[in-house]
Amino acid sequence: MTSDRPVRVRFAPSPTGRLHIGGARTALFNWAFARRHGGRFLLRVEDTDTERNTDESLHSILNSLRWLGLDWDEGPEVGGEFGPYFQSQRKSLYQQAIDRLLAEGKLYRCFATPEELQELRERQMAAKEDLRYDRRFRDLDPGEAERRAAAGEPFVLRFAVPDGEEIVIPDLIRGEVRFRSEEVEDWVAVRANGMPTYNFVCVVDDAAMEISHVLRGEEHLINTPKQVLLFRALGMEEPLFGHVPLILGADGKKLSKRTGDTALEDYRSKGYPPEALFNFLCLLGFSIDDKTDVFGPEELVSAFDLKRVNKAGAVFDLDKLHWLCGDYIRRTEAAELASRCLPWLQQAGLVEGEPAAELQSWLVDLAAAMRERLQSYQELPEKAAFLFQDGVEPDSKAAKALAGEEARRLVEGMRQKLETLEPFPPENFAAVAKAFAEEHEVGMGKVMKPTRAALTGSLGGPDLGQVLKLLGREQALKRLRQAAART
RNA sequence: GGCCCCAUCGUCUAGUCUGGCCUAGGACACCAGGUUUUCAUCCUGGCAACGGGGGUUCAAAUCCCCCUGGGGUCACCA
Repeated sequence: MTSDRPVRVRFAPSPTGRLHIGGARTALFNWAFARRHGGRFLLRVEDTDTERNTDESLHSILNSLRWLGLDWDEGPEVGGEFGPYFQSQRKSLYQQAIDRLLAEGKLYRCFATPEELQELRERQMAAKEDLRYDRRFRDLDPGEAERRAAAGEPFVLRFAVPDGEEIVIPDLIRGEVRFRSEEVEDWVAVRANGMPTYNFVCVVDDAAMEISHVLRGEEHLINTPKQVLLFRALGMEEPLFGHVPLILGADGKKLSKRTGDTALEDYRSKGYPPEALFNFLCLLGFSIDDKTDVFGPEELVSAFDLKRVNKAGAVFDLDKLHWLCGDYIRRTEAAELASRCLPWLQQAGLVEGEPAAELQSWLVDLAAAMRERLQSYQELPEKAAFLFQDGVEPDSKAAKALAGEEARRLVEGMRQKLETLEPFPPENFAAVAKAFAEEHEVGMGKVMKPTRAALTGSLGGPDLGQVLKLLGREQALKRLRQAAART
């Protein structure tokens, strides 16, 4: 079931919105397949819907793909021998195919108005019949059709689906899928405005671009018989197909805005690491083996196999994504993490402009201290805000820890102790704290809890030695003094 | 509703093609312990699945049939 043609696969987005999670995964699988087999991965822009295309969408989609780490061998911005890669620029190619098929009677004019078709659908619905075009213009005399067209009557071109054929699609993921041609309606191949539709251009281009494998979402399975019939009408070799399962929302239905963020960009702007998204998308419908779930592009490429792509839909599990994000962040070098988090710190107004060297190295320390507590870059400003302020207001738990004579006395004692120490903070704060506790004949908890509350305003956060370092001598002592003075 | 696809822990999955090694493995989440100055991390343990019914076979999660359930699609969108 493998083709002997060179591997050429494509991802064909339509620039009518941002890149959907499902599309991203489809692109990813195509990319992996091409890289695995030493083939070419191309991008083709399906911009036949002139009403809804926007330039902004196109750039958003390309940026999302790049952010994920996918590169393409042919397509927008890189060119290639099979271009142009925008369908809006390939009209003459389509026109040749249209003319030929029309002359051969494989395409015919249909003069039914949208209203008439709507009426047909309603009638079929009422009669509980199948909703399908009734071929009312299929047998119209060609000369008559020609005359009406010449007279300016609007028409679409429909594909004359042959009767009595069984279309067998040897799907690389699902096995053989069969359709009877009677089930396939005479679909619209060319709109009244002359622009051919998706099913038409897709086939003409896949043929012209010598696409060897079409890997796409399962929602396209139903289009496949139409396309196969067109390949045959054109006398072109069909590619092999592989329909990947859908990505589902928490409700078990096709992922939609109802159940969460559907655009890859949403995750980017929320500060999810791209490596984690890449990894997570792979896990939705693909597995390397029975125990590997953290892996990157190289491992994917060397292991990718359509036989290991699942047939059933996969629910997009945010919990697991978050865990993966945290895992990637924990394994990120502090300097790298600091620079990745910078845009979010700037956005939150905690850092103005490009940080100078001193601030930069402070940010690296910050990243190192917070690394184990983050699941996204976006969380840093919120979780580290207490380090950026002058003074700190204790939350309710911290206030409780600071209440009472003893707590205040210990905080003040700690302040005095730290004030005398050089350098600041001490090399080993833990040892200092321990000695302090023994000195005052109390447990570590009695010391650390109020000290932490005073310094951070909460009962959580990084190691106190790190907090001291990040706060600096003056600010740390100030917070201890204020807490001790609080009544 | 017609057509098409699918079916292992709550979720992602391994195992299914090439029946036996499966008293069904891993991961997330969850629960319980441990380490730690707190939180987090980390470590240990636990909970938890072959949708149902028929076959075939010495043997079925694995093969066949039916049922049930879920999903996709029925545009001059892609």
